[in-house]
Amino acid sequence: MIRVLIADDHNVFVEGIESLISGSSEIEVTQRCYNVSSVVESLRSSPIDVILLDISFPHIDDGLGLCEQITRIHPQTKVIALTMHDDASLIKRVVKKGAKGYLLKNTTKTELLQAIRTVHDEKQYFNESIMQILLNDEPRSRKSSAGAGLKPNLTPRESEVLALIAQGLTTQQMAAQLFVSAKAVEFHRSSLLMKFGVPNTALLIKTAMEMHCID
Amino acid sequence: MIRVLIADDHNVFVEGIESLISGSSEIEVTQRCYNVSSVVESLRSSPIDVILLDISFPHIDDGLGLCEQITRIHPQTKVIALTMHDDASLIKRVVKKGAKGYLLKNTTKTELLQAIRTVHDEKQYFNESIMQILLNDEPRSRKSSAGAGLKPNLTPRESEVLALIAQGLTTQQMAAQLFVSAKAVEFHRSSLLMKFGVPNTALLIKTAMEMHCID
DNA sequence: TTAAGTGGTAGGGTTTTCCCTATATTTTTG
DNA sequence: CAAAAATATAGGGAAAACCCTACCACTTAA
Repeated sequence: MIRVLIADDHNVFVEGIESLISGSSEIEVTQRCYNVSSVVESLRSSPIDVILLDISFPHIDDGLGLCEQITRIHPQTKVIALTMHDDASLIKRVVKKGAKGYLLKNTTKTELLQAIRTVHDEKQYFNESIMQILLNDEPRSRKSSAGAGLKPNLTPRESEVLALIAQGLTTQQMAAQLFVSAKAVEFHRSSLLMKFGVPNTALLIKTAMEMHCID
Repeated sequence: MIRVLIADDHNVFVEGIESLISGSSEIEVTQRCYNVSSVVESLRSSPIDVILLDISFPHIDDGLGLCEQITRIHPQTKVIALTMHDDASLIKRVVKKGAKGYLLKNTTKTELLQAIRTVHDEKQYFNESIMQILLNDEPRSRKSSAGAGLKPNLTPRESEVLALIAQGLTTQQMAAQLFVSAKAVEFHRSSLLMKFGVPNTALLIKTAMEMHCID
């Protein structure tokens, strides 16, 4: 029997996971923790094979710290990160802290059980969507924001101007570099702001970076 | 029966792979190619399910180009990259070109057969060592030349202003939100520009994102 | 206790961004 | 061919960003 601890401050989520697991004959939930300190206590009192750890518990850094602590003090206890964050850098950070698996909260029952079995078998578990995130190294879905997150089609000129803005150049400098007038550059910047749907250059840069149009 | 094509300019390696596969009852090597052009011809003449493609064939770019060509013209044919290069960026590039799997040349027979079955089943195949390479791949390599640095120490106010700038707020809006004057906000922005060593807000956002001070 | 250091708040003034409107050439598309 | 889009230019004006300087509150140290 694989003994599982669920650590999440969202009560309803803990219950949901537990009911999913309850159907399994080889896995049982023996502990539930709703705050960081109780996890440490639980591990002292009774042995646990696998921990399903909400990485934002309640904040990212708490979850990471807890993960590191667990894997250092109880190396035989395997940690699976369970979170809604689909960010490649976070996955890497979590694994560096000792997690053996990483699941998104929209995972399936099958995957969840498979992940528990896999890490209990001393192996790492990452499903295909996590794989994709690592390969693309960019955030995937912006939580069902309909259409509003797609990178706009940029003209060649707009792409050039965007790249130059990202290098910190002023309008004058860009104009000199592209051999066009400053007003032309301003027009292209305006087009970029409109296409990206942002009010100023600062957000333009941030949005473009998130969409990997620059960098 | 899964029909496999082996593309590699190292003769002895092709033979070795073929003899490994020959023991399988469900996989057979139907084609062998020792140069790029013969791969394209072979695909035209007879259908192939899986290609084991040496990515340095004979050079990296040839392999990548061929991979892209194959997956575009013959989307039903799955490409597994087979190489000795254990570089994360190469793995990502190969996958972007359409490869469904990536194997190092020191892989085992079991893994090789498993990989062929997996990609033939419309899934991607990456073993644990490839996984490790991707996970250890450091986020965002900075190519910044001079003393680019570590994230500066920010005062609480500066951190607040930085976060608000990253949200696209104007000076007025930030002032209202922080209950201070616009001039105060402007000063903090100036401090941020100085501490990050950048000339304007656009580069401030870019730099801060790269240093993970925001986002 | 005076002096130096740090963080927060501003004023004045210059440059840049941003928006609106217009015009014209070239390329793309229907 | 005609319509649409991309590119380039431009004036005027409001807003924002940016730079330099100065003052105040608080802490630390000579």
